[in-house]
Amino acid sequence: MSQKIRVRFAPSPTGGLHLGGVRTVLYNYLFARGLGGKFILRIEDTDQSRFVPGAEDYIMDCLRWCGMEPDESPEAGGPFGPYRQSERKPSYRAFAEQLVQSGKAYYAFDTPAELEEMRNRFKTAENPTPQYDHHLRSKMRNSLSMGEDEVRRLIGEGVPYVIRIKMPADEVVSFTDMIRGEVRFNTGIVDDKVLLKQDGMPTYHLAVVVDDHAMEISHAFRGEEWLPSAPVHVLLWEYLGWKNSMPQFAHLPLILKPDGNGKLSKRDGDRLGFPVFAMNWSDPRTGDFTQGFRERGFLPEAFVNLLAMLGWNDGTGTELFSMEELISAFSMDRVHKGGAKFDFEKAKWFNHEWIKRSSADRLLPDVRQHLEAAGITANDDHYTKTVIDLVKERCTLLPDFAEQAGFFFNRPAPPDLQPLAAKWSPEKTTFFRELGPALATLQHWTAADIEACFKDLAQQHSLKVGELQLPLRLLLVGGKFGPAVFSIAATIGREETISRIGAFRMD
RNA sequence: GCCGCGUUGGUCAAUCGGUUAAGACGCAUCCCUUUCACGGAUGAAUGACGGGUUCGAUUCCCGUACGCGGUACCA
Repeated sequence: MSQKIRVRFAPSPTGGLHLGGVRTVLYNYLFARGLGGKFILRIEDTDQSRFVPGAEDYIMDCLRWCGMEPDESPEAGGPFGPYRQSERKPSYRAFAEQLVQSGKAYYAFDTPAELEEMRNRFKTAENPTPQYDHHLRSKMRNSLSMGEDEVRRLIGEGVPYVIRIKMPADEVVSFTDMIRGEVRFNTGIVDDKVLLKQDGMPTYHLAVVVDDHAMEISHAFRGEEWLPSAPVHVLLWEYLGWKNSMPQFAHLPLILKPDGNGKLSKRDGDRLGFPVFAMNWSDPRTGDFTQGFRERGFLPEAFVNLLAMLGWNDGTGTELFSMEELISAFSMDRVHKGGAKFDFEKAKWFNHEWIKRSSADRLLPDVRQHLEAAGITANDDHYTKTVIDLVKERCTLLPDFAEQAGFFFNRPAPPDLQPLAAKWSPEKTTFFRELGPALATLQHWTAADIEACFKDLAQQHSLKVGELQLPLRLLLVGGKFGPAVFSIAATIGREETISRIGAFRMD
């Protein structure tokens, strides 16, 4: 057995990377990093009809954003290339032929139309979807049911064919899943999967095995939807003579939609108003646009954190983990068996926590970008960082900064003080007329001094400080929100403060 | 239909046979704060069902129900 830990994430470049995919990457990454292994990105582009331009770059960008750079990939290269299956095409055919020679696979000439005809012909109430299996293969056109000469003739004539695995009629295949323990299947109920397609490309089943072997993958993690075809893969490892280097498998639980049942899809996100992709994605063929967590205002730290907790925990109750902490705490045996419903409220909580615990330095570039997107210019980094520290605890998503901090950069529209009119008095009007001049004489422009000055003046007019704070806030902020008023005044500066107070008007 | 996997509050979940069945999100009430938050406190809310095994089952076994996944020349 190989001592080296080598894991891989093997997406097909057919579109955006969704939550489940990123979580699969993450578990691969954490496992590899925790054990000093290698994390490999391999592109499974064997279905030419589903190829989407840009998808591969998009996947790389997502990994980069999340902080999970592969050690080997199409982009970075590595000693086990190529890392795109389409570039390994010739070798698949050789292995498929080898299987035919050893009697573990066979040629099948059935056309798609014939397959459909077969499914219709054998369909019954008890068997609604007949499989191309040991029961039916003798009734089909393949090298098992036809004479050797005829097979040779058809191939000679260039009649298209596929190569199918010959599943044993009645054997038990079992393996130990790292999450589920021993899993067993009877080979008689699984169909003769196509290994090599008519176009010479392998199907996933052949390709994973050949590639995992070629790349010396030690552990294969993938979604639970692959479990039913695992016996085919196990058999392939055996038939190809590689049984003792077969990776350990772990089939990850699915991420389910928040309401109802079923796998989470991007449709659910659209329907319920939350992203399911890591980053924005627009399909170049259909023009379909899907929002990403990044653009919605999530920090990658939070995104990674929340994904990690969807199906795994360290057993202590801790929920906030940095990537480094995850790497040392993660273990495959604490991954859940059951699927988890995605909860966007909890996802937002993670982001809120990460915003609160991140420094203004860390937040600055992201915040500035979101401020600019809202038309707010923030040139002064020092000033912006002060503002960030003042408002970050009330921001759940990055765009909230625009709402929470806008008044630090742009003077708010003159506030409507009418709601205060009922409890107003001429003394209060006088107070606000005198406040500006009083502040102008302050020696030090600090929150504490501003507050002291404010209170002195209030006392001189025998007014309650509390009743004056809200109007001041309205003047400075333009609304009933934001950090402590005197801190705001201290931050926006003397001139600006006095100027905003000058807008006071109570008719 | 068949095969596989799963099932602890609304959601994420701890428990490796013995607990008043943790904790978190969300929700409700209260405190703090004459803003909004943060923070603190309290509360409501959970082992699908039926059989076993055991002195004792949420935990182990079997069955049922339910859910999901698969059943493609897609991954």
